[in-house]
Amino acid sequence: MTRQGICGKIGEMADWKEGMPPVVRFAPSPTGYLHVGGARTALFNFLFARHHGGRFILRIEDTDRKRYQPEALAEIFTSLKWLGLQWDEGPEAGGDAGPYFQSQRTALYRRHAEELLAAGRAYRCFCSEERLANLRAEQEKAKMAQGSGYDRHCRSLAPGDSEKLLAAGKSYIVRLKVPDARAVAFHDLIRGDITYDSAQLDDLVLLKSDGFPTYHLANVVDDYLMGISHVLRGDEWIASTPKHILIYEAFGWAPPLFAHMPVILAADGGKLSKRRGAASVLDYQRAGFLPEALRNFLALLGWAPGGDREVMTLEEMIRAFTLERVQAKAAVFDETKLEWMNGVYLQGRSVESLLPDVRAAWEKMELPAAALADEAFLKKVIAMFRERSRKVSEIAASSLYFFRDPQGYDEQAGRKHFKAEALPLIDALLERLAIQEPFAAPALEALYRKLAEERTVGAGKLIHPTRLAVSGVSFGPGLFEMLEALGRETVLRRLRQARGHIAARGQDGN
RNA sequence: GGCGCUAUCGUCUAGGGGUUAGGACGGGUGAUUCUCAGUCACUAAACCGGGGUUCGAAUCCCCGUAGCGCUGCCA
Repeated sequence: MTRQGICGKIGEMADWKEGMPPVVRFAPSPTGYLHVGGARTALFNFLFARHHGGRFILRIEDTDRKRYQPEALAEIFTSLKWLGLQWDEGPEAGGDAGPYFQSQRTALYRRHAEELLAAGRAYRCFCSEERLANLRAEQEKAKMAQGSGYDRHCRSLAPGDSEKLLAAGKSYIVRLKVPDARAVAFHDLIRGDITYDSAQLDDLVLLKSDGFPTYHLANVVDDYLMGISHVLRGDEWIASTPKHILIYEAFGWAPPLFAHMPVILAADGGKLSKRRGAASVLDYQRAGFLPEALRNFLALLGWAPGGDREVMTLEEMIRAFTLERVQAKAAVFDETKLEWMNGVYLQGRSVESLLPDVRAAWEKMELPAAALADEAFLKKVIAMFRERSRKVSEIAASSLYFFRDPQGYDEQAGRKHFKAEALPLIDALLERLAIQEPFAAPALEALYRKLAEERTVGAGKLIHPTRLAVSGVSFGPGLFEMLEALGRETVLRRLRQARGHIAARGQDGN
């Protein structure tokens, strides 16, 4: 099946030679938020470029005017920067190969389409959308074994007829003349050689009737003009690659090297989406994840450095990254493991670095106005909760009782620790805590231990009710550091309140 | 339907003609502690199926099956 005419020698297609600094690009379409799959593709491009000392270009593929969303652009930039994936060339960064928005390069694509037209490698197609829709419907009905797609109706149009229609101002598109049954092969750096029969490919559209190029044309022209050496993209593009090879061939250009990244799946094995597993990078930020954790986790989806290393710095990832170690298999996004990894990074973060994010989370929680005024206090609280949290948002959510009295008591814990027998103990605590000096963790612990001994009860009989009284829940930081941070006044107030709660419950016969 | 890609514990993966098939998350058990988290120790858990090649296959080849992708004037 491989005969003459095959495009280049497999594996030796590109001008790029081993050792040259590669040029790669991430080319998102601004049609919505940046999802984690796209972010992972960007990450791999970034790691690859950095590992080999090459350049990482960001290019915006905004050729679909119907689906264009202006807000998407800012979201893409913000997401990439948040993850620490700064591009060397592209919007905001500049560069010699710009502009980096395809919508600003339309003249370029048109010129190249004209070139193909003049060379007889492409033709104008005047078929209406209705005709094409009918054609598709018929093919669907007939369940054609093969050869589905455009029927090449306009390919055989006499030059004179074509000129006439053009002169008459009839709207048209430009299609590539795909050669008849011929092997079109390329080498995928991750999957090996892949061969398609050109008979499977229809005469794809290069230029749309609105004058904008299709992805296929724009992507090939730009990759060539921007000197892209390696195209690292999602594996949904595998089936389009032979089309791109044919376009390169029509131009007489050497195609770049290709590597198709495996997709990221939701936990149920389906496609990742808003509904199934957030999907948007910024949603993960909002959910309390750290960028370095998400980045590290994403890197391990489809790539493994070998050995047992998992938690790695960006620099370590750059050093270890190679395409040979990228997996061809789709990977499921396991949010539980992400949480674990986030927890690991959270422990490594300084309280100072966490403060802005946690404060922002607290600010959304309707606390008393003055509650967040004391920065030193905020840091103390963060320090107490950091080690028992996995997400930034968890720190904020579980520490609310440091800013306002508990709004009730955990029911199950109440049954266990707020028994009538606790009353005399609380009374004793109230008495001693009122005069305890200093009101500091070690001294407080001594006080509790001593009282427990005097009353011949386990320290837990004192500790658990106190914890529930001051926090409303049965878990949290060490009790004594908590009491110290809360301060005498607050502790006494909450203990009294809990005492009243227990007494009242007792009267109800509970 | 056609074409293509993929297939190791539940999940992410290492390995790759001869291994007790390794690690991580999650699960289970125990220890520690005022709770939770953590930490430590232990533990259950996998080579999709069938043929072939071979002294030997999870590993190489073929077929099947399943999942996914493409089959647009979307990207």
